[in-house]
Formats: sequence, C-alpha cells, structure tokens
Amino acid sequence: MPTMMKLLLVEDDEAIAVGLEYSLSQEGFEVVICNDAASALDKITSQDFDFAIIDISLPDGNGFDVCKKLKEKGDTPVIFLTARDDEGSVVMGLDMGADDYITKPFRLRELHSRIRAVLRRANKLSEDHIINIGGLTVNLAEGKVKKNGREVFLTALEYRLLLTLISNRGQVLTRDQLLQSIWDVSGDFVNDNTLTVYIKRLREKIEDDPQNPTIIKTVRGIGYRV
Amino acid sequence: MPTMMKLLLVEDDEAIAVGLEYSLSQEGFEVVICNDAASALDKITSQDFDFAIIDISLPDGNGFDVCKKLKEKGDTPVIFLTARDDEGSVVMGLDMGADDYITKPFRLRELHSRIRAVLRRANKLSEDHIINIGGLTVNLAEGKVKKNGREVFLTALEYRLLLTLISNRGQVLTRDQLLQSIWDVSGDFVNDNTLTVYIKRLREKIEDDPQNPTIIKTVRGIGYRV
DNA sequence: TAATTATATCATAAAAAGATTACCGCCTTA
DNA sequence: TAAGGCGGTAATCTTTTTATGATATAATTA
Repeated sequence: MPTMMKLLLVEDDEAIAVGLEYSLSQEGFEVVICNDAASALDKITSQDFDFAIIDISLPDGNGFDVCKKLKEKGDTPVIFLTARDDEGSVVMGLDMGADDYITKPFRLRELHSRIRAVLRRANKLSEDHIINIGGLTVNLAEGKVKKNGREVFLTALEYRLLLTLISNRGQVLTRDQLLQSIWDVSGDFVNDNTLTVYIKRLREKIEDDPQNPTIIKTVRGIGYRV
Repeated sequence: MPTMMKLLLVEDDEAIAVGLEYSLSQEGFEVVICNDAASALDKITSQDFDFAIIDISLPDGNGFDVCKKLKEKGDTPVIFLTARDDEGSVVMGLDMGADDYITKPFRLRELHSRIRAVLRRANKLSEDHIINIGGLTVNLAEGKVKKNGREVFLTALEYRLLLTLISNRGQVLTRDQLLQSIWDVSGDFVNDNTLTVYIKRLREKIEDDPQNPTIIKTVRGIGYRV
C-alpha cells in the first residue's frame, strides 16, 4: 500500500497557501498548512513530515526556526520561499540547512521539479512512493511513469489526470469531480468532451490494449475508476 | 560513479575566497573553504582532499603547517598563494613539499592551468574523475571533453553548462536553475532564450545527431536533463 | 427495435514552448 | 588595427500540447 508523502507548508499568505495546497495535493502530496511559525513548530512536535516548504517572512518571527527544528528532529528536506530581493535571507537559509530556495513569484512546475530534485538528493525516495498497477509504475517523487518497464512520457495534464485517478484508487470519480480537480472549473466552462479525450489519450499511453482498458475503467453514467 | 575532485582552499581574504570558490566550483571542483590555519588543520583530520590551495600569510600562523600536515597524511598536492614580494616564503614553501606557487594578483586562467599541471604531475588523475556518457568523455580534472575519442573544444560557458548538467545527472534541471547556476541570475535578467541557444550550441558539439539529442534531453515545460 | 443517451474516436485549430538562424558588440590576439 | 572567437539578443520556424467540434460506436430504455 503506497503512502503519500506528507508535506508541511508554512505560508501566511492565504491565497498562495490555498493555491499551493491544491497544486501539491494534485501531485500526490498530503499537505498540512500552517500560517505562522508558532503553529508550525507545534505541528512538528506531534507529526512527522517527509518534506517542508517554508516562507521565510512569516508574521511571527521568521521561518528559520521552523527549518531548524525540522532539521533537528529528522533532517527533513526544506525548501524556502523568498522574495526576489532577499539575498541575505537566502544565504542564511541555506546555512541553516535548507535544501533549496525559490523566489516568488514562481511557476508551479518549477516548484514541483525542485521538490523532486531535493527529495532525490535527500534520498527520501523509497518504495513507499511508487505505485504499481497492472504493469504501470508511477514514481510520485520523481514524476516518472513506466509501462512494462519502459518509460512513458505524459504531458502535464495527462500526469495530473492519472494522479487524481490513482490517488483515489478503487473509488469512482465523477466526470465533474475530474473536471474540477484538473481544470479547476465545473463542467460549464470546459467542454465536457475534453475529459473524454484526455482519458483516451492516457489510455493510449498506459494501457496494454487501449480498446479494452484494464487500468482506467469507465463507469457509465458516472465517471471513471482506477 | 564519478566523484568530483575535492579541493581545500585556505584563504583569509573573504573576497578572494568567495571568488575562487565560485570559479573553481565551475571548473568541477568541490571546494571547502577555511579562513585560518587552525580550522584547516581541523578539516584535514576529518576529511580527505585531492588538492589544496593555501595562502601563506594566514592570520593565525602561516600556511606551512597546513601544507606539512597534508603531505604527511596523503601526499596531497598543494599550491601556495603568496604576495609578490615574498621570495623567502616561496622557497620555504617549496622546501616543504609544495608543488607550485602563484603570486597575487593572479589571473584565474593561470591558476586553473597550474592546478591541472600539478594534478597531472601528481598522477592524481584517476578514472574517478572521468565521466562517460554515450560516447562523451568529460575529464573533470583536466577540463577536457572528448566525443567518440576526438577532443571537443567547448567555450567556458558551454563547459559550465555541461558540468552543471552532468553533475546532476538523471534529474531534471529547470531553466531557472540552469540560468542561476551558469549566469548567476534569475530569468528576469538574462534573456530566457539565451539558455536555449547555449543548449543548442552544446548539442551541436557533443551529440551524434544534434537534432535528436541523446545526451541532453529536453523535458518540456520544465527544463533539461542529462 | 428505434430512439436516446453516453462515451469513444478522429481531425484540426489555437496557443505555448522550444529550436534554429542570423546578427551585433566586445574582447583577445596576431 | 584587423580577424576571429565568444557571449548575448531578436526574429522566425517547428514541434508539442491543449482544447474543441464533428462523427462514430456502444449501452440503455421506451
């Protein structure tokens, strides 16, 4: 049974926090949000995290303390978020043991890729984060997908769709749920057929026989299930 | 798995130290800095170095002790940095087993070529410092690159780019990471396309078929990977 | 079974990302 | 000081991705 990576996100800006949480959960992380250093420190004592993203400029003191504690406790990998012009903090952060930093504003893809890099370096990639379904292997941390041992290249959206499906393995996801989780809108705004087309393309890439899918199954009238 | 050469830099002048570290790391060395003899001696006990650059005039005593210890421990090659008018020290340093010396101020190229010369003489060039990828051979110590046995001449930037890529082999480096590590700035300051152009130039020189690169692979939406 | 509805397939337009080419200015070196 | 290499930019071309409409097929039900 694969476990999701548990991620601590310390960010006081509500908008950013919510956006990141959404995006990261799509990537297969279980996200815990704190909006200040105090509550983060609190969380750390009671829970273990595989990874942390910390905004340096927090309302109550800076994020360095959080980083320090994480490092002391279990050498948890940390990425700092900083403002563009905050060079000093960056140096200090890296001194403190941070594994990487990324300046705001950033692109989500960039962040995801850095997270993977850091995780890889930290050797946190274990069997736990590899999912195996009918010859299909999804490495959540590296973002790589293999079919029968051969690497398959998915586009960004295809990957997201697959991830949404397998992270809800066993349960049927409605078309609308899928639309919302991947395009962030309900069926009214995106052509309903778009989802169908993406499912087809995904099957084309990961199924042995796309005409008779064994991984992504159609549940007529409702949606799809893995 | 090829290892980078590990270099000990003992220099009290902060500006010089930082500059050298940067430049040497670009050349493929892993650089450890100490700003005084004491901490250098300390480092030597706990770590092994392939090479050392030592400023003779250190705040706490001179660099000779450091040299002596390095020679005793593992006959590590040493280059001394000296002031122009310090003839006596030079003689003493060479007596002590130093392999070369260079007077300040010096040009980086000069230093690099001396380092290579010393390493060559000291026979420290081992398989360890040679990376081999699909017909491409990179000799980290000599700074030479060969493609299918024939030497390829890269410009300074091309070499840095290649080095950054291969020293993170297997993982995707984002465009921004590459820009940062090679131009030391984020995407806002250097034309984003510049990276693309350099990748192309590099491919032109090291790929069998630049149109279908097998060494430097593009990961659309993120960056490049070796 | 015909009509209806849901899903699958195909083809293609629009947009985005990257590759390619050509060019310019600067510095080195002869 | 002229020639050539290097670093960087701009404009253009190519490829890939994303999204949609049209049509075909399969399942459901009146």
